[in-house]
Amino acid sequence: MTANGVRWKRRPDERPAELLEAALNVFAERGYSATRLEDVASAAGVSKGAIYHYFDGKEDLLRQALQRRIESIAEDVDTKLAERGVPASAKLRFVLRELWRHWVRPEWGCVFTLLVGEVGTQLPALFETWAREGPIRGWSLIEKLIEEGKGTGEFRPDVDAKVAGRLIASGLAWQAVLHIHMDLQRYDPCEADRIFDSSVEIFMAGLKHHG
Amino acid sequence: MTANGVRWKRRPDERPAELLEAALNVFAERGYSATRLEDVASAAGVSKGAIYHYFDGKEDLLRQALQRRIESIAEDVDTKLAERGVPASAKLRFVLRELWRHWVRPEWGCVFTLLVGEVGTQLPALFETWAREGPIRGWSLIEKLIEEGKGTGEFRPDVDAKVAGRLIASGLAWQAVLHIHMDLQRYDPCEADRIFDSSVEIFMAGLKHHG
Amino acid sequence: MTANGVRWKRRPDERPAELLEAALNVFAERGYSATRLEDVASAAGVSKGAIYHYFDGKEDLLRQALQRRIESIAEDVDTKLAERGVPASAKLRFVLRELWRHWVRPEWGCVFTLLVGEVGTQLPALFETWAREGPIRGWSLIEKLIEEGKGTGEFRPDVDAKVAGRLIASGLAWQAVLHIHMDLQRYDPCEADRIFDSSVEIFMAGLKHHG
Amino acid sequence: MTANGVRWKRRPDERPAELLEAALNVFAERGYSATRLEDVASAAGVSKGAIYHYFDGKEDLLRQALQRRIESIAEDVDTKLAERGVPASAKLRFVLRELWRHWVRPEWGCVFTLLVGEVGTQLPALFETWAREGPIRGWSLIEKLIEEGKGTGEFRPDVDAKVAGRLIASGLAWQAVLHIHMDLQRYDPCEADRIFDSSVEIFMAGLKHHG
DNA sequence: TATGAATGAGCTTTCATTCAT
DNA sequence: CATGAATGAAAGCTCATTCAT
Repeated sequence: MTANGVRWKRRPDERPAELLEAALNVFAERGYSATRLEDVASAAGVSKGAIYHYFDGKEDLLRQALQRRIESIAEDVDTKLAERGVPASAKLRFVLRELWRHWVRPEWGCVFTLLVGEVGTQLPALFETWAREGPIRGWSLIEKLIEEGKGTGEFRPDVDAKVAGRLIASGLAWQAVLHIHMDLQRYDPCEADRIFDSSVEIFMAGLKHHG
Repeated sequence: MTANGVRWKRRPDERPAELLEAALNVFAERGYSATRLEDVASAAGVSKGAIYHYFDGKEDLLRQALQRRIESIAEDVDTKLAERGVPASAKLRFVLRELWRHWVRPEWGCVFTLLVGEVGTQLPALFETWAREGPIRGWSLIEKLIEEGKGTGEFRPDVDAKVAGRLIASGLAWQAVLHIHMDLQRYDPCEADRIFDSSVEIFMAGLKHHG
Repeated sequence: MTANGVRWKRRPDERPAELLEAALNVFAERGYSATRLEDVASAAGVSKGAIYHYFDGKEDLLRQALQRRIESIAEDVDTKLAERGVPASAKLRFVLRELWRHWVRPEWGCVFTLLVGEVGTQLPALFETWAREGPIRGWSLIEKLIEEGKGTGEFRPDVDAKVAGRLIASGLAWQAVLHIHMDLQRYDPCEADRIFDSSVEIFMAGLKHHG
Repeated sequence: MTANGVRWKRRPDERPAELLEAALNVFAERGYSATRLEDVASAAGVSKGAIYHYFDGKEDLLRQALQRRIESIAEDVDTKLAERGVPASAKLRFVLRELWRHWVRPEWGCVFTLLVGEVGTQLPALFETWAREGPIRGWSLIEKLIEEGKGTGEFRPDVDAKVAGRLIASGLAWQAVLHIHMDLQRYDPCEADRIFDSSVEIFMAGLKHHG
């Protein structure tokens, strides 16, 4: 509100991103079906009708909101793995830490429940996109690092790299969802760092040669 | 309209269970909000109104349907653990196998997505019940077995039993959900048995002494 | 419940009257539309379906229940007016007292609200029956007594007998409804007898010659 | 569909009052329960959903509609009684005429039947509001005027002012309801003015000294 | 007869979407 | 562009009525 009474208005080109942001928050908090578009609108500080200037409707809003979030994590991880001369186990720890960092963040955790819940049953195409970009890709990445470690002798040769990747990724992700985002820590407290460290410790021990 | 011209039958004893069964199937398939009571009714072979003879409404239907499923697994597991003279590691394997057997069954898998999805955001009380009876209880059970194994020298003494329990339970459960129920095996096939066996193998190796 | 375990059952020919009684009570208490037939049934100690053995449906139940009540008051009053040699004013007092006695009884008061409320708008034929048997007839009766009193010189000749009859009947009836049945005495207490006595006193004074 | 092809207009300021008006008419004509919101909507020239922009639901619609009507009469009457030097009997006649004028108007008569009918049994809080603002207040006003008249010697000192107020108010109101609004004049015609004039004449005579 | 399970039309209410302003 | 009034399809729920038992 400036002196001459003209309200400051956001640039129209910032609106879509703001709406997407607001939408994801509200969808995650209340669930997709249970969310009214009006809630999204007021969370974004615009009116209901404005949503229709930028998106085709509720479903499109969800689709784009999720898409945006899905992309952000993928690119973040694999740019950092080109380096040579680093032991596979170190790279593995690094990747797992990177994923964990994402998973414990509020704005990501909430996406899980949407995807596994309503998106899975109601927007299968979107779910598939996520599945390919997310879990499948992540599992495969970890699998390769373990294979690399088997090649260098860091890990025992008989370990099932494919399943191993899934085990640790699933184990960490699911703990992040339940313990942190769905707040099971209320009933059985445990430090987030301890969860990560101990999980990785046990996992790495399981990959190694034992006497 | 049956052959003898009778349009419907009175089956007051079977109806509730049939409705609960049908409800869970439809809820799981379509999601809670997206399911119309009429769909549940016709899946159970009755009319919409009949639901209201037995249940207070849509929410009550979901509540009872889930409750029924939640109870079934808990009792199944812990009755079988009283035996003495069995190594902790054997008991642990047994428990994990038992849980896995439940988790891969279609009628159980679907419950996960409902609970983590819409129940978590819209029926917090029901979610809490499940959380206590399910994950919290299961984690604690596994934790105790690992502690037992630490006592007998089967597992190394420095292992974090609490997190270990969560890791393997979460790792298996989440794989069951994604790989089997949400059908990620389409994109990256893998035998269910292999998932279980390799996961447990790596996990158990991680608990043991290594040279 | 007799010694041999056989429950005592009411005679089937008593059922209709019991149902009618129960129906009127529940209708009066809750209103016609707001009453479920099941409430009537359980108030009468029978099942919902039994109503349909004796009546054609909800409307028929109301119709018959009201009809029965309407008849009872009419016959009660005019049998007592054949007597000769009694002053018109005495007869008038007697009639008013008789009407008042009916109007303050709970089982009659409730009928007013039904008739003026839902019956008036939804069952016009029934309303008309009541109007003819009740108010119109009562007004006319009082009018005649006043005319009789004018003839004998008890009342002044210029009094409008027709309106006078309506005034006192309406005044008493409406007070019975509001003050007693709709319980306005909560907010402004006043003895029922005082209402009747003072009302009639003022009214009779208004009929008489004044200096 | 207007001539210029516009299907509807935005009239946020007029709508609420129009809806309230329409609602009261339809409610009065058909009864509260028997009225479908769709009827109200179409009577007001809008669609069903529009009602929910302005009101919380059916009950709220009734509540506000009645409230509005209740308020209008109260303020109308007592502003006109401040004048000095006017005989109490003149003031009394004036008040009664004012009330009568309201009661015979169609838009007021209908309110009676709603209030005494469904509101009384189903919305007790609203009924209480009306009872206090309407009858209780009106009775008390008349009572005071009669007491004033007793003080000035216009009325006899032994008259029961409290009951007198109720008698004339009830007598007139009930006649308005039955004779005019519920159309008993069909069966027994009588001019509305004659009802008022004669009623008041008899009543006033009853208040006065008689020789 | 009597019961109450089962039906289904009908109502209130919600809300994504449209569109006058 | 932006607003929010208005729409109307769709869903949950009620309950008079029917009818298998």
